[in-house]
Amino acid sequence: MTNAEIAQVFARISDLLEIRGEENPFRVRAYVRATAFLENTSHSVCKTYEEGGVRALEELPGIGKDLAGKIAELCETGKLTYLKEIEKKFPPGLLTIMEIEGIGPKKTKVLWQKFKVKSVVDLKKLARSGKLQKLKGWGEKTVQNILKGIDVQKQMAGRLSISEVLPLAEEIVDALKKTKLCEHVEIAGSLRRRKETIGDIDILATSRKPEAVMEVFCSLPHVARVTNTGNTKSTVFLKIGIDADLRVVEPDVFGAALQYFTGSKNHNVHVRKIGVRNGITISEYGVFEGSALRKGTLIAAHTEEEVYKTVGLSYIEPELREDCGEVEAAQQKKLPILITEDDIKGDLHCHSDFSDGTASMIEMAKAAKEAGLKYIAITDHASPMGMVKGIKENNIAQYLKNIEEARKKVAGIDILAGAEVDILADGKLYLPDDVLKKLDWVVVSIHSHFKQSRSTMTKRILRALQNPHVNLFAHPTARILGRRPEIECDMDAILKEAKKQKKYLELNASPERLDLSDVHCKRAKELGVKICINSDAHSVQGFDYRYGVFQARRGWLEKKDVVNTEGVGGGFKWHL
DNA sequence: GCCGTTTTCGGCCCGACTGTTTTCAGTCG
Repeated sequence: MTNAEIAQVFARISDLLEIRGEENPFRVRAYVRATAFLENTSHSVCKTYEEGGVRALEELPGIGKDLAGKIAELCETGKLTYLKEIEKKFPPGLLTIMEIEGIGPKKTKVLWQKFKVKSVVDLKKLARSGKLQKLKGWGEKTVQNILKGIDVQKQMAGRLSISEVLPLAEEIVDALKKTKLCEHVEIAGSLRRRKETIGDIDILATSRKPEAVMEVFCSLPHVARVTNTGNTKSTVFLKIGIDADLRVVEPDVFGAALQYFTGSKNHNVHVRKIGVRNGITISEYGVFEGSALRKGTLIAAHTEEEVYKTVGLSYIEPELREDCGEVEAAQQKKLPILITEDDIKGDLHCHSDFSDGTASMIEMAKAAKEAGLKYIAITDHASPMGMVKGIKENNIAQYLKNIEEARKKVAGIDILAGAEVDILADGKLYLPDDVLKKLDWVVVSIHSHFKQSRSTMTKRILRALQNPHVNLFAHPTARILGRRPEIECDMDAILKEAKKQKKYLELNASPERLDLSDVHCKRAKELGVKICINSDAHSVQGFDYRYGVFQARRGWLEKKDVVNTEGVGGGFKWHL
């Protein structure tokens, strides 16, 4: 079982316990914590169990004797008796109504026990019948909100990709800055942490005229409708399909507020706990000496650095704030120095019109040079699939000749002769070894047979990595965000083989892929596998690494962890 | 249910908002 699957089991248990009215809220929290841990861990806990038994599981954070036993059962049998026992007492669709905004466990319990509601459809009928608002504590407004929540759930099923949201959020920030009404305007929330998908935009500002700022914000051209507006907080629904929140705070507490609203929730919880242990209370209004109830003396609020310093932590980059070890690393002064866009010196995966690109090799090389790159590998497709054009056994000579010509015509940038070769269903490569031998740089990737079983897929990829001519495994999980799921494979085994065979894995910076993911990047780093951040450009505008670098930073990658931060022949060798 | 320079018991992050009340429960981030 994968970590994600086990996480789902624990999430179900925590929700059902809450609906049942579990008398000990901390038991529920224990499951929630374990779920969060599992979702953020790349190393398979079933592997941990295989290697070190229940003992090893108990070493994991938030996993004690009981949960270790449950994980062991799930790994062994794929099922959990405990969950089955609980589920017997509830209708199967009940948890879906808890996903509606404004409905938590308590309301779910009432709806189910008093009104026999078992699904969202039942709930909609009941809410319209007028019976609900007669209940004590459930007024007219509550029922209207439930109906609204059901509609929203329908139309807003998806989050948006960061590449759709960030430019828009930056426009909004610029518009607010232009008013000269604000001292600070910053993006906060998951967007500041650069998550790959975004549910809403959080913006934080300081101003002495909050009403005027709110007015500007609510009348921006991006706004579809204003959900609510006040002096400290306004929410608007944007035309793009998500909410944007603007919060205005006093200039003096900007740092504390930015730290608070950037999250993640788990990160903040962890930082506050350290505070509590030292008699310090941290909130969006600042860091106080003394308990929350008595409102002690303010000791920090201006900057995030100050806030972290009060609890003995060095500054933590927003991308790391997921409570995945960054707090401990900050305590030990062992935080990574994260890679930046400026560190990218070359691109080892891009296409020309020899296959499916839109520009010639010469045009691509010129564009890459203008983008500040020192070298590129032209890696046109070599694939048996529909694509008519591309590298074949019988045109490789022409391909190499074209590259040679580009080298002569474009000075000031090194051009490698590469190819992106399909990994066939059985793990063989589309081009034979004696053709691969002629290339400087061989990229392999999966473009077909995405639905193979986990073991078949893993063997297929391992076999490809074992080919001595291969340099890089590109967009390793083959996902397309929001459209195609990840392939199923044993990423740990793949990373270990890559390490053994001295191959690199790609972080494909194209916003629709962002592949590898943050957790896999982190795991690659742990295992000593170097990552290559490539644009996969198909046009002269395509040399963009922004979102790839964000993802790399979320995966704790430093300059030294990334291959193409070095010059040609610098940190790595190829077959020149 | 987890955890320990408060370690085997007794804690467990903190505050705002909403809708409903007249002092607060539920939900959310």
